[in-house]
Amino acid sequence: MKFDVALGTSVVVMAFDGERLVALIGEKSQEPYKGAPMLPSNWVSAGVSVEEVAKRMMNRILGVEKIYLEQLNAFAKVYRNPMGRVVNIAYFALLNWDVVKEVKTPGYKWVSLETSPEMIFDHNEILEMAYERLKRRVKRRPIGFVMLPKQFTFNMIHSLYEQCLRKDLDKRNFRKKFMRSELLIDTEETIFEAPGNKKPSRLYEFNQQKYDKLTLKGYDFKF
Amino acid sequence: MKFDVALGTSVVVMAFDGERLVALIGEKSQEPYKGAPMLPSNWVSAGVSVEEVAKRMMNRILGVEKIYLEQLNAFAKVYRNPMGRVVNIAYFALLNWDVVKEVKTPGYKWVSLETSPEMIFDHNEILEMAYERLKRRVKRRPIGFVMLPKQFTFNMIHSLYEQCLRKDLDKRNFRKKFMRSELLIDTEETIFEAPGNKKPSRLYEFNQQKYDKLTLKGYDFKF
DNA sequence: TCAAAAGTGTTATCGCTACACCCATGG
DNA sequence: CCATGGGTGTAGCGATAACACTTTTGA
Repeated sequence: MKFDVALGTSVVVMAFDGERLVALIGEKSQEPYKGAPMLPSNWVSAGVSVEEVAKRMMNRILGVEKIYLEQLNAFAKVYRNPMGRVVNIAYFALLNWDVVKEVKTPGYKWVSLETSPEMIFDHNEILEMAYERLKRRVKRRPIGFVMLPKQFTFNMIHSLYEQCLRKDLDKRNFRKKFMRSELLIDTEETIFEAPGNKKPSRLYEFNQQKYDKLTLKGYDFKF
Repeated sequence: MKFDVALGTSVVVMAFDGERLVALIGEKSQEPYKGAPMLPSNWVSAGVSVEEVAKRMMNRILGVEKIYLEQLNAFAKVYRNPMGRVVNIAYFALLNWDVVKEVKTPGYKWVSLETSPEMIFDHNEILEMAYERLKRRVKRRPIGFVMLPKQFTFNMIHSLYEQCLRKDLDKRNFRKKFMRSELLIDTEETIFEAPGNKKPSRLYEFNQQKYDKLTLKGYDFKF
C-alpha cells in the first residue's frame, strides 16, 4: 500500500440572485496559471474529512455555517493536473443568495452560470456536472427552497425553476402543481417584490416538517 | 502539495440470474481480516486510471472485456480503513449473467443481493448505494437490457424489473408500456423458457439504434 | 382433452397541458 | 381611471392502474 496520491476538493457553489443562477469562481493563487479562473478548491490532508474541508472553505469565503452540500463525483484522471496525481472529490453546494452575496475573501466572485469563464484543469467539466445534477435534483426533491429566503413569493420560485430547468413554465400550471403538493405554507403576508409594483405578492414558506413526514410514508416529490 | 493518500477502487458488479439480482463478493487475501467478505477491490497506483483498474479487475475475475461501468461515489472518510487514509472510488457495473456466471478467479462468488454478507469497512454501504443507483437508473434509462441476453422474453425483462424495483408490476400494463416505447424488436422467434413449458415465449431484442436516435431528439425513457 | 404458461382489452381515474381574463393596487 | 403585475379556472387528452379471460401447445 503506497500513499502516493494527493487529495483535493472543489466545490461548485450555486445560488439564485433573483434573475439568474450564479456560481462562485475563484482564481489560482500560485504558479502555474496564477490568476487563472478556477472553482473554489483546497487540498485535503490525510487526517481530515473532505466534507469538513469543503465546509471550512465555504465558511472562509462566504461566512456561512450551514450549507446544503452533496458529493458530486470524484475526478481522478491521471493527467487532469500536471503537478501529479491529484484526486479531486468535488461537491456541489446550494446557498441562499441573501446570505452569501457578499464575498468575504478577495479573489472570489459570483458569475452567471451562462457566462462562466474557461477554468483550469477539468473545472468546467465539474461545473457542468453540477448544473446537470441541480437540474435533476430540482425535479425530484424540493431543494430549490434552500436557494430562496425563508419567505418567498410564487414568482421567485417560479423563475428559479425556469432558470434551473432552462425552459418556460406555465404560471398557472406551476402554481397548481406546487399547491397540490401542499408543501407550501401561506404566511398571509405580502410584499412588493420590486419597488413601484402595483400589487403586492403573497409570501410562502416551505413546510419542511410536512415534507419529512410525507417522505417517510413513501411520498416522492416530482416536478 | 503532499502525496499522502492511498487510492483504491471497489466495484459493485450486479447481474440477474433469471430469478434474482446477484452481486459479486470476494474475500480479503491478507491480514487484517483475512478471509473476510469484501467487494472486489484493487489499489490504484499513481500512474493508472481508476476506470482502467476496475476494468482489468473485472477481466481477471470474470473474463469480460466489455462492461457497463459507471462511477458510484468516492468513499473517503478519514477512519474508513484502519490502515491509513484510503480514498475508495467505487464503481457500479452491470453484466449479462450468461457471460459472467462462471467466476474465473477463486475466492469470488455470486450472492443474492438480498442475502449479501456483512463486509469489511464501508463495503455494505457501497453495495447499498449501488442498489439504489440501479433502482433509479432502471426507471430512467433502458439499462436492464445489459443484464439480459441479446434476445430475451417478455417474462425475463418483466421479472428483472420486478426485482430491480422490488415490487410487483402488472403483466399487461408492463407490456403495454414497453411496447408503446417501440424500443423492442419482435424477432418472430420463440423459445421454451423453462424445459417442460407448454407454450413457447416470443423473443425480443432491444433496439439500441432507435433509442440513440430518439434520445438525440430529446426523448426520455421513463419507467 | 387437459394442464400450464403465454398473451391480450377495457374502463375509470388522474395528472398534464394549453390557454385568457379578472383583480387589486399605486400613481 | 388606468397601467401594471398578481392571481385564477376549465376542458381535452393521454397515461396510469385495476382487473380476468382466451390462446397455444405438449403431454
